[in-house]
Amino acid sequence: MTPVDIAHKFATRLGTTLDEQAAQQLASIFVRQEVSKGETLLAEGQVARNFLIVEQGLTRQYYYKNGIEVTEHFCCEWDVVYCTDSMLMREPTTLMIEALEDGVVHNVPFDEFRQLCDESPQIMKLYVRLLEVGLVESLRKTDAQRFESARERYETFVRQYPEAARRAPGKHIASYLLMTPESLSRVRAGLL
Amino acid sequence: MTPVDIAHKFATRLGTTLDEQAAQQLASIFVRQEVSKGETLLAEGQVARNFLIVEQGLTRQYYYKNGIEVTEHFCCEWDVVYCTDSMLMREPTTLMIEALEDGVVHNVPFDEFRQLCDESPQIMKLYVRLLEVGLVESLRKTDAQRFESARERYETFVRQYPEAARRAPGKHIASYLLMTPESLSRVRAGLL
DNA sequence: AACATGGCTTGATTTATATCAATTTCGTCA
DNA sequence: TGACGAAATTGATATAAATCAAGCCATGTT
Repeated sequence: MTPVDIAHKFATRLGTTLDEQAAQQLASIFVRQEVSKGETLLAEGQVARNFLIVEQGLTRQYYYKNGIEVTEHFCCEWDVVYCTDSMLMREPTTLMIEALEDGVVHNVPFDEFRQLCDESPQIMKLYVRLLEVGLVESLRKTDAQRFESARERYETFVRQYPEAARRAPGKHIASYLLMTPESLSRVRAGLL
Repeated sequence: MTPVDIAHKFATRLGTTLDEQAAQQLASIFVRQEVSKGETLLAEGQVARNFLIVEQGLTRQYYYKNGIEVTEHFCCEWDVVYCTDSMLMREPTTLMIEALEDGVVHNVPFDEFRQLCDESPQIMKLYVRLLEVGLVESLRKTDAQRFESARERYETFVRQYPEAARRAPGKHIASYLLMTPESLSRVRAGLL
């Protein structure tokens, strides 16, 4: 798959389109990266200078809360991975990115991307759409986690992210769903 | 306070600025509205066509989950109230807006606002900033509510929204903090 | 001024999920 | 292939907060 194809795919997923020129502009800043299982793509304390488009594989974002590892998000094929806090606020991140499978990602350097936004209204539209979708998703997720039991949270998760549910290790799913691995196990066994 | 002053205040709060022309453009679409305590500013099922800037007073946004009323957010002076889901997706809202005090708000019609974004790079920047801030805040809020006890959630709330903590009725604060009014009462009494 | 209504407090009990502890299963690499 | 360490399961117990229930206090109304 060529970088230009990836640019189009990226736009399409967000419900917008790019003409050839814009797609090429965008594609020109992609940095392809092969990643292997267990690899850290963004380490604690680094400032996030890119967001990522996943072509192949599965990633998770996680942080530490009182010394406990908490998974915040999974991304698989054609999802966009970004550390909002660090990237937008240019602060050292507390949210790490780790590859859970071998795969291929494309780094999009944020400063160059923002520059392209100023040059191309289509790319600006893409960025606004990325933020809008991120905001809506984030609010929906918060909402989902407010009033659901452990079992319901798991069921919602399986419905919404079937790939991650199949491919990610249970302990990460458990921490994503805010329950212990023991509870996840019982939910899966139908005991809860 | 003139509409133009309000436009400047709005920009300043978001960490950007507007020149006189942009401020006037923006101010020209504001619709001033006096609201009274208990008044519904956005009812269930309506499509949100504006966002609001609060000049005076206190509002809350809430929705129903399994028949129970849940407060999602409080806004007071110079906060911006918007129903992301409904406004961005143009869907009937499930998130209602209610005034908790008599006050004054300024409606910003979203379609006209988006039009101004296309005409004025400064206003577009303002919009991007609004989304960015909204996204960061939303993620921080989710995070805060993940690992804190009832007591900690209350303490965080008081620190972060002292005005709302003072001015809003306890039952709404309780539902905002995802606890029963009984628990809030015990937290305040230092029993939890 | 009496009364009603909704909101807050206080106490007793229940419940979902965490925690602790002991196995069992699985995945990875020698 | 076998063996080790990590992950998942299963059971017993503990705990934070919900629920249920009753009473109290303020506020506003006739």
